[in-house]
Amino acid sequence: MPAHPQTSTAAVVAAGRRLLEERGVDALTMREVADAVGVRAPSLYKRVRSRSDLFRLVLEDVADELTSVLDAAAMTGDPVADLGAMAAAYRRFAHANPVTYTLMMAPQAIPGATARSVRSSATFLNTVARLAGPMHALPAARTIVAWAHGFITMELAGAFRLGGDVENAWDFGLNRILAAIRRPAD
Amino acid sequence: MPAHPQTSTAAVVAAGRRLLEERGVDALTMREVADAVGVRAPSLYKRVRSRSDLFRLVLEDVADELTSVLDAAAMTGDPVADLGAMAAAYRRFAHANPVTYTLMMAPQAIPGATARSVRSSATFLNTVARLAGPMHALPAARTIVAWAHGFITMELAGAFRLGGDVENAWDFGLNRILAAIRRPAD
DNA sequence: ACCTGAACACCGTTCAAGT
DNA sequence: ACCTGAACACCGTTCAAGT
Repeated sequence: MPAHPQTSTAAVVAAGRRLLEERGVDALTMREVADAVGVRAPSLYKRVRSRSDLFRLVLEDVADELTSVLDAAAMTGDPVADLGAMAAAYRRFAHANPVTYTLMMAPQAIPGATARSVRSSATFLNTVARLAGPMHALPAARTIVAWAHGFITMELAGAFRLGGDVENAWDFGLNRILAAIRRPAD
Repeated sequence: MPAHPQTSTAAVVAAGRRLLEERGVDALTMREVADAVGVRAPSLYKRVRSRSDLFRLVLEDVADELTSVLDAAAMTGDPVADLGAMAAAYRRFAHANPVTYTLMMAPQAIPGATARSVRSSATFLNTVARLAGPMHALPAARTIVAWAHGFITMELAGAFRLGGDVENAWDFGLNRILAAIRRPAD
């Protein structure tokens, strides 16, 4: 007489993600997640291999959503405008998901959950190629992503302690970097 | 009849830092640290308030060392050369301390241990001011640090998966950003 | 097939008792 | 003053037993 499933992997991952974002890493316990989806902790092992595996699934979910947010942000066809829009969308996403965004990008934060990938948006790479030329597309893309990720991480960490206008620093950095990356003779 | 101290806060912090860097976050348990300094776990609470407090002390220690590494790297007096040397020293330090560097910069990684500060090197700010002019010194410094930190984090996370030459991407980013930040009329 | 309570080996932390 | 063993409330995970 088979017992019917009371939950699903998707529900477990969603509950884990919400718990993580709203109450922090320590609140993501197997017993709390089980509570949220209406089963007992041991039943979760029918859906995920371990707590680390659950972390990995949650962060993969976040990475997938970020990728589609980026792809949807490029609309005008002008590389500078599109890269600005993608950077803004990237930052908005991180601000809306500060805990999971940070964990997604910090490799050693959760041991065993390191296999997640920050998917490169093909749209992003193509847009950079149009600005920087195909020869420099890869290092140029890495420069933009490194800057945006670094800026956002430090912002979320409260590392900008010397006052000044953080919005202004974002615009300054974005404009200077896009200008610096542009192919010399166009 | 007072019992003599068997250890010190400095020894506890040093043991914690080594454990963290060599065996990861999960290995930093109170019992392991106690073992390393030759006492029992409850005695550690004479030196640190809690495990979170120990994390905070370890990461402050890392931040202090990073600051002095940066200060020591500027030698020539030429702003471009000095900023290049500081960036290289920053990256070397992160490569030598990958786990603790990442944790130091990732706010939510260890709940309760967020009070640590990434000290700004005064030397660094002054050098940037000489390159970018005093008006843009702060946003320019934030641009450089954001890029360097972002680049290194992604590198340590193994996020550069599309092949290509990572050293070349570092040089490309550094040169372009320093050029972009330079005061227009000099 | 999935769910469950009981159990195990851990963990951070507290505290009374020792010197 | 500091150190210790014992204890407490947790945790992830396993597993035999239930349906």
